[in-house]
Amino acid sequence: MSDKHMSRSAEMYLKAMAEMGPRQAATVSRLAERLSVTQVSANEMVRRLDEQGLVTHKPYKGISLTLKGRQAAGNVLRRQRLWECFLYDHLHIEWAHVYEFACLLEHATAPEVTEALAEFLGNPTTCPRGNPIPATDGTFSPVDGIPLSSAAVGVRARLLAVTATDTEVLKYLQDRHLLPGREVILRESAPMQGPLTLEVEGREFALGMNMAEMILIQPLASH
Amino acid sequence: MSDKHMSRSAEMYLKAMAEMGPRQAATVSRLAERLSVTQVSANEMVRRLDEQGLVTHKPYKGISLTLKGRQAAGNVLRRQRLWECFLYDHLHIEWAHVYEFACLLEHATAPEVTEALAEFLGNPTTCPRGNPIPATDGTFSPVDGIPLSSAAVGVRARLLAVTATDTEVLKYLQDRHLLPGREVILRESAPMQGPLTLEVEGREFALGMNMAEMILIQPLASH
DNA sequence: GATAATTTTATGGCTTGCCTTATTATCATA
DNA sequence: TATGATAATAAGGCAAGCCATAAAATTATC
Ligand SMILES: [Mn+2]
Ligand SMILES: [Mn+2]
Ligand SMILES: [Mn+2]
Ligand SMILES: [Mn+2]
Repeated sequence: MSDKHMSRSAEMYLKAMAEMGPRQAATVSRLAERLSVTQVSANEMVRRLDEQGLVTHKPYKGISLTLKGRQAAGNVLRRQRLWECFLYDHLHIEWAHVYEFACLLEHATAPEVTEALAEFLGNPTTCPRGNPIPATDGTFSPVDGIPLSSAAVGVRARLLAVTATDTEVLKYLQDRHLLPGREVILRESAPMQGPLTLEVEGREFALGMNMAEMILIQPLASH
Repeated sequence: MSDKHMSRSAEMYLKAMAEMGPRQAATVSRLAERLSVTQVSANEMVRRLDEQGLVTHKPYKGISLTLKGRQAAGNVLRRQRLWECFLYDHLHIEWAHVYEFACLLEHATAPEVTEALAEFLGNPTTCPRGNPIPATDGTFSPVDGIPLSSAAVGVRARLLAVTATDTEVLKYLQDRHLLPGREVILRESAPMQGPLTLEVEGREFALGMNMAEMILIQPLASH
């Protein structure tokens, strides 16, 4: 029944669904976009995953992970984020590149290696992008923060996590010191979904709404 | 022309050829045997590698790596053996299992990660099985030892390297403490390619000729 | 030199995961 | 409720890597 071993592709589809989170509903088109394949290809894979009992696809309604699929996705995320920690903390790989390199390793990691790696790292709970590292059973709770895109002008906040995965985007954020732990002030919000004006470490700059959606913050009590 | 990225399969074929070393000539059947595929499948891949200029196949004569192929194989071996070091020295994975886990990671390792890993490990020159770690350019020289199978009865020797890769075989050797650095005495050699009788750390046991071929030793001067 | 064993190649077929093009179904909205 | 946009599926194809079966080519052996 369940094939024990899952293909790289299948793992990436499941991980993509988990990464999108419960915030936005997964659809075939969104998956296609995220995985850089055509909608037809994404549709085929979703059908296969549905047949394997990993996702449930209700046409025109959305796709959701089954319990089995959620666990499988959690396991991929665990491997992914543990490798991110290793690459960043021990190999000193540039922050913006860590995701893409870990994204290769995540599919080539035996369970024994995963657990030994977690042990080696001291069982970290978050990756360098601030996202939670699922437990051994694949379970995890989402980051307790709000998207920067939905914050009110004038708010001062702690950056909790970056959900972006694209290296170019990460590089952009890295260059502007928009990293977990930093303090961010939202100075201005242009109308019509226009860019935000942020202040980070004394520097001001504009950030588009699409990127702001991929940054989770914790507003700080204004003293 | 050259596809920049090489498939896992192609990498495994090239690595297998490099691992067999110059000692025994590579043939389609030997590759098939080693990679657990049919001779037809091995033949097809050899043809593809030949077309790509990575190997030269002279039917009935043998297969050899081109310069390009030797470098590619050396790069795979470098990644493989660096991961072996990491898994063994830092994650404390059981010696016999290190190869198989590293064999997964070797195909999912970006060049930047490889070099950062080498740095992290202190640029080791041998893997836990005693085999040399190729340089960044993929070059390396074979272990300077003789197969235990060709040693004379009575010889006392230092075990230099184990070229075996099969987990079951490695487990067998591990259980008998036939590990790099250990001292081995060849007590007896049965006729007709029969088993050797060895002494390692005071214990005596028999070892088949096939396994003895995969153990490289350095005879010690008898005092 | 004939015969047996080994090695190689020819054929046809399978699965996965992509693709393009075209069609159908549903949703949103006027 | 018609209409245009969006989402989904149908149909046909391709490349990589496997497979089994069968035929040839070469080498080894008597
Ligand atoms: Mn960490
Ligand atoms: Mn990945
Ligand atoms: Mn080492
Ligand atoms: Mn491998």
